[in-house]
Amino acid sequence: MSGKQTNLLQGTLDLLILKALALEQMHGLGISNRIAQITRGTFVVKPGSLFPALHRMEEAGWLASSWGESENNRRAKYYKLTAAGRRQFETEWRQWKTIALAMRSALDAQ
Amino acid sequence: MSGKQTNLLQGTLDLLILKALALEQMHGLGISNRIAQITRGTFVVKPGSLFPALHRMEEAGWLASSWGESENNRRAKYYKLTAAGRRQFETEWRQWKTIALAMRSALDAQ
DNA sequence: CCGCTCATATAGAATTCCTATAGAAGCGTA
DNA sequence: TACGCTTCTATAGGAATTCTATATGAGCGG
Repeated sequence: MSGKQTNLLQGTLDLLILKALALEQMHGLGISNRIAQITRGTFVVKPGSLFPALHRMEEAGWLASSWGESENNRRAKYYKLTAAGRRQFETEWRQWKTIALAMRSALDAQ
Repeated sequence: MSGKQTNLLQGTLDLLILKALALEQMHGLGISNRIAQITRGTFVVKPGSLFPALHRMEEAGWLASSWGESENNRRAKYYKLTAAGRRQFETEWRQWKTIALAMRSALDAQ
């Protein structure tokens, strides 16, 4: 085992998905793998969390999907960011920075 | 208005309460004010979020309460950390560091 | 006595995530 | 062809936490 895994904080999954898709368009399981990679194994998103989130985000207009073929010759649904999705990514990133700063300030207090 | 406020991320409220009480024992609204102070106004915890959390945490054995009198001559319930509460604080603090590190790693990825 | 503030409390809803399960389709191999 | 394994998507049901809104009581000031 490489590192410790934790559960997601509610609200961070969207940001991680948006980040993954900002790097490259991908299918669902690809996103999951990418999140594990960029968080160095800290977050492991299982299908039961991932797919509802993808559907929700597509519904919100942040993602667009199309069926294609995976690198393993499987039927796979590819997602990419819409313009609104890129804006959402920037917004959530900014919010995360605000939160992280506030938590740091709080936890350093004495 | 000083800074931007955000909603809490689910899971951060406990840690903020534990931190506030690690600094000093306080009554409910005092905790709320202290959280606003140490997060520089970023998090403003309203009674409907605070009191259920306090009850839940006391139920979990992390807090102990006793009725007293506030600095404004009001009947107030004072909370302090139990030994288990101090352990929980350390645990959640460590978890937060792990999460913040993973998020930073993810958001810096390219 | 009336309104304001302080302090606690709860109901009900909304959101998000987790566990568990399912199914279809390709791949390797015997 | 039959079988198991992996890949990929999907959903149901539940658990946990936070938000909005409302309520109550008691002290304080005019």
